[in-house]
Amino acid sequence: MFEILSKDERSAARTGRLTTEHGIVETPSYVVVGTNAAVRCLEPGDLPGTKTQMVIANTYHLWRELGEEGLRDYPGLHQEMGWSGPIMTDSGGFQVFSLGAAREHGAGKVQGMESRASRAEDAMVRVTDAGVYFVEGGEEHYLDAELSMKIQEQLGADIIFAFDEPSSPHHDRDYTRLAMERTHIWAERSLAAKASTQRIYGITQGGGFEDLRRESAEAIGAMPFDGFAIGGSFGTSFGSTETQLLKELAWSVPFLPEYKPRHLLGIGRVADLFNGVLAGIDTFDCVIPTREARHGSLWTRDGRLDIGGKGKYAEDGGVIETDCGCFTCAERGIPRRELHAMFREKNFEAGRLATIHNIYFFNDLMEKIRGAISSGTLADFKKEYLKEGP
RNA sequence: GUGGCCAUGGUGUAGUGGUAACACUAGAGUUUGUGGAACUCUCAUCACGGGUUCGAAUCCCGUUGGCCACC
Repeated sequence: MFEILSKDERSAARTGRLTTEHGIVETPSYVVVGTNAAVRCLEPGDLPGTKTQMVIANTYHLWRELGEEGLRDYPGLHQEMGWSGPIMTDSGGFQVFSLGAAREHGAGKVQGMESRASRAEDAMVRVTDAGVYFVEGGEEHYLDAELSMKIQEQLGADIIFAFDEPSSPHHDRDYTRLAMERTHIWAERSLAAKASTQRIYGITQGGGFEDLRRESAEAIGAMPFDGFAIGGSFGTSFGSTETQLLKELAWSVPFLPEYKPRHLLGIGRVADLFNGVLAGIDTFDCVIPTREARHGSLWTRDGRLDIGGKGKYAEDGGVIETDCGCFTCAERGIPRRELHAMFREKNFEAGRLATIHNIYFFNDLMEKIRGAISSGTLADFKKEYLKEGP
């Protein structure tokens, strides 16, 4: 299923080939997020041409949206999305955090979470050793490892994830251990419950604690998963730090089997991708390219441009990025001023054109990183790209 | 010419004695296993000159500019 093609001599970086029933993924690779079985803003047929290799959808959100009946008759993600390439589904574990601890800590502990907390005050999460109760609008919905497996089979992705409990950066050591141990048990239950031939990744936890990270990587790494994912890392979000992410990778990845694929859940900004690859990560998924695109932020070689928001772009006749090969830049040649005006008019086409560009940008960056690893120039490429000093 | 009304940030407005508020605009930020969003910060010697008062965008006088009515 996974073959390592080349290794960087000076780091844990490697290029590889991940083979799925719906095609091959050259790694390291970015996985585009399509939570509700669609990449937001895109139309069917937009994805090919963005250098996208794999898409990830979400078990929790689709479960809530489709219901039991909708899932029973579900034709499968590939058909629903109009995407014939590889697909992953997240297990719903992250929603234990995003609808639970993230909001509770948002009451005052986690910086920048106020708006999130106030947005969904009616949602609550109660975690037990058996599973998780999600309360929404007065109704209670129970999800556990066995049900997550069943739903993920009905959704039909090529790669599925074990059900886990991510801990918050603000959980103390005792709770982080508790969540980690629960995650390990749920991992075994996920493996036991899976009845399909889908590939399944286990998820490691351990929060910000070195010994727990290692313990989790060793425990999950010893289980017969097809691949592994690092969970519960947050970059600079949720009150965490980039340094923390680097540490957590260093405390986890070396203790996973070398010959199996490794996924970093929920991360990637540009610097994170370089750091993750150097630490031995093969695939990443993140909402940044798509979310920021529909909010008017466009990624280029020179960083993020707020084309939808800043008035100076009203007069800018250039394309988003001069030598970009994406549909928006190369084929349509949309000037920045036109895209700016479309965002101002709240024209949804702006979100589509921006999303296409951003996805292409991140996929193209990963392609360049693969090339740098193969040619043994990753460190130099990173230095040059991030404009780091010697 | 006479009388009345008005003058507050880039724009439009609020504020009728206690050291300026709101919206848009502009600038700077926030976004990491989705939120087609939401926020944060910055930008005004209150037309000008006097006066009253402990204290004036606010009250009084004058100047300038604008609007309306009348001759």
